Amino acid sequence: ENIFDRSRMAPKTPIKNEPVDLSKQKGCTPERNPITPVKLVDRPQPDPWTPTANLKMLVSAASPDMRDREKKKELFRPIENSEQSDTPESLQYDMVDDSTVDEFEKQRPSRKQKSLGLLCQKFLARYPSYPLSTEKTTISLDEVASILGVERRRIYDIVNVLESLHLVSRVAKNQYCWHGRHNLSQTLKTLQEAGELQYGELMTFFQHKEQDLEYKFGERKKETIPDSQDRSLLDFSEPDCTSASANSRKDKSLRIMSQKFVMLFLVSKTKIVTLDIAAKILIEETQDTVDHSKFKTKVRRLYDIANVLTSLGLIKKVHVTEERGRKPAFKWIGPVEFPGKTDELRGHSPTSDPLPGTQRGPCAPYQICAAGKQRFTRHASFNGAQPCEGTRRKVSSEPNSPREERQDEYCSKMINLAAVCRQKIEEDTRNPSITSPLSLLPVPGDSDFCVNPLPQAVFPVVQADVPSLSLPNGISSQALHPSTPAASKTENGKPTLLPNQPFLCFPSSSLFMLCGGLQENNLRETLPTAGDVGNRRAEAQAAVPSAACQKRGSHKCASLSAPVDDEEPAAKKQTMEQSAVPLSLAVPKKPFESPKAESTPGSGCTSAEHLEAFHLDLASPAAPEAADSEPTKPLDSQEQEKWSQNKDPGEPSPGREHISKENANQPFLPQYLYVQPTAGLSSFNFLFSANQAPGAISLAASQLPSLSIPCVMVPSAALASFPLVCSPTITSPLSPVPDGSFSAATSMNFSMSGLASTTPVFIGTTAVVTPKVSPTPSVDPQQPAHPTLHLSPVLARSCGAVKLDSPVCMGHPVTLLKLQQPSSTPLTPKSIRPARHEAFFKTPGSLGDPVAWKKNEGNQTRNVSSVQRRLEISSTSPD
DNA sequence: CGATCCCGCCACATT
DNA sequence: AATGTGGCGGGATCG
Repeated sequence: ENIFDRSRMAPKTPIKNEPVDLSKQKGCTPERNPITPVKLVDRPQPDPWTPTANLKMLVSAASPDMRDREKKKELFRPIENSEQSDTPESLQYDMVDDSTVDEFEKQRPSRKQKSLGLLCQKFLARYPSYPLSTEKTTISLDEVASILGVERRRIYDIVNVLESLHLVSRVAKNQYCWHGRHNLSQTLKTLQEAGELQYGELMTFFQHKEQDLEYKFGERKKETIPDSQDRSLLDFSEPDCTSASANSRKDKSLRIMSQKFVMLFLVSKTKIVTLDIAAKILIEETQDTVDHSKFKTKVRRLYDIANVLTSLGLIKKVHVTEERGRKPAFKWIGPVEFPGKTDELRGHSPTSDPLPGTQRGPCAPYQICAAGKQRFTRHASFNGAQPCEGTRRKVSSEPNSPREERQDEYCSKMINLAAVCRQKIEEDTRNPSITSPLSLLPVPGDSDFCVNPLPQAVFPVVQADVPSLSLPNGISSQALHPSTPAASKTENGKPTLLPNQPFLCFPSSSLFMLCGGLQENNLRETLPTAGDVGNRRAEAQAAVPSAACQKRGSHKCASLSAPVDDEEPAAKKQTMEQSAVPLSLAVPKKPFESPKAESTPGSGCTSAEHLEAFHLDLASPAAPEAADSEPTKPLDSQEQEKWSQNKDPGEPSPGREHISKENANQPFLPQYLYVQPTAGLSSFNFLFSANQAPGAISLAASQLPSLSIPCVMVPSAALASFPLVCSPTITSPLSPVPDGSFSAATSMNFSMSGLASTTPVFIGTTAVVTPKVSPTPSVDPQQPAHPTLHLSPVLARSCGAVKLDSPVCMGHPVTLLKLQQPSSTPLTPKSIRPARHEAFFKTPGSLGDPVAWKKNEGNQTRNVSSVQRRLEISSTSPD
């Protein structure tokens, strides 16, 4: 496109020409581009960066003109358009600013020329990415609008998104302060954490939600949901409690939406988020409804946001190929890891961020975030120091922090997710053709590997021995039924449970696997410094994300050193509760308010607790068996084969390029496996957090089974109502530690297998998968057991991406290719075999649970679930 | 024809 | 009430 523009535009119509350059950048290299200010450069006058003064000067000068121009613009436009290429006239106006530009500036602005993305680039070009702390640059909306020749409205669109990332902050009426990217990493980190929490928990929550749904379904969801969430999450800016609330609800949209959108990326293992999914997730209220119109509007907004993010070089557009076809999606190409805040402000140090969660301290329902933040910092404004001084103060009038709301929010979110899932499911069921995976993180088309349909058979589902686990069942019965009875039926099988196994598997058609957690959790933990230990802890925590949260909240980092211990007890307790747990699920709501669970003080956490319990239950059962169950199914050999092909080949693969890359990436990121519902499985969704396993496992094994559970399988029916969720968080922690380094993910499993719960097993699989993938190109990182890997799959991924960056990460090529050839793509494994399975197991060996393996073996006979397959594959590498 | 998303009306918030 | 903000979605343009 850009190219086009150039050819055309450049020559003729200069107006945009400046932009033109930009456009190029943008188009061509979104990743990096943005920062550098291309645009103005030419201009004689100002420099974009330094020139505050100049700029101002210019602006002031220009603005009037510009303004006129805008006004006139209408007039012009027509003209321009008509003339398009030729009209020099327009130049005049433009000229003002860009003398250089030329004459033709205006000519016809094609739509692209006027695109928000381009506009954003121009906007960004005006300011230094990393302004000196001292100078704060203030941005006058009018001025900028006039300079850029657009209506103010458009500037708002840009600024709102930038504000959500803290690149700017509103100082006053028409004034914004430019902060640049100094805090970006921090912000992202915060968002990631928040995202994990929120979404992660949500995921976990889902159970509760289900319950809630029952009640709320009808009513509440909507009510509560709305704003509060936003704030909590978003408010980043106002550290204080004040929260933006003041801001009025309105802020909800773009800003919040933007943050949420970013969170999805950060939480996503694949780093790819499809628009529709994002839209659905972001539509809080109506879960099910999802009016079309609303959805449509949401998507529109997402495009706006995506344009800005693209200009920032944080995401790029890609297409995900799913069963149905390609879907527009965006891939995160920004930083994935946020080690300390990388950049941070110049001045400030630490800072905390503003994330959303913080405020809620009290309730902190989710929020772990809060906890994390605490650590980092003070509540104060995160940026506090920002260059701009007062800038950030926001309007906040009063904060309302509705904690409760948050909970509600969660609920609402959960609901949404559930709704989304449900819808999809329904759709799928109804329209087989349609079936789309709900998965949040669908596998990117690119990565072929991503999606795989699992044969139902695959999971024989096993429930954990813990009958109690039932949660699903129970829950399902309760909550689910109402909403999704039909699906439920599948459950009929109630899923077969396997004793021991922690999981529930329902035979349903499609499976989705989502991996939520990011390592991020770890990050939070990081505080603790205890590096390793911390990690472990994290892991443990991770295992029980929510729980962890709570815990954290309660005691912060428990003992890093002996985190486990703490946890254990907790775990036990939990377990105790667990018994109830299943029920608890039903109970859920309370959790919110009442932390009854022993520990958690924070009501907010409660949910987590539940989860934990839940997990525990699952876990407790028997790991080993679980393993069997899960792995066992060697479903379709075919699939396996496919996998194998894909994977294995991955390295070898011809597609290597793209495919391999992705695979590689994925492996790293084992976070989620998304399985599309293919034919059979359409009904089910699975979420796995790749990460989880490791840490969780260990813990779990020892005592907290719950933790271990990485995956939850829910019957489609249940899903219908809710999406499955696994707390991703869990995984993450582990990863770091990991020993297993070679693959955190893998490790997870293994360890898990050994001990812990079966669940882990699953997880492991996922993890495994990734590894396997890794083989490919970039992959290496993992295998080697690089620490990085451990840290977080995600990170790893990111790393990979980074490293690979261009190639892999970018993967454009790859992506494209894949897209094109989805079918051909590797996804399908073919040749996988039991042998591998074995191997896989072996890998885990490190973990050492023979048992699990054995089981596997036994299972092998069965079909292996796709998951397993993956595992297998991955596993191969490990050894 | 579906994907994008510009444009600007208009409601709500702030001054 | 004026002006700032920004939700929202029609409908144009792109691919």
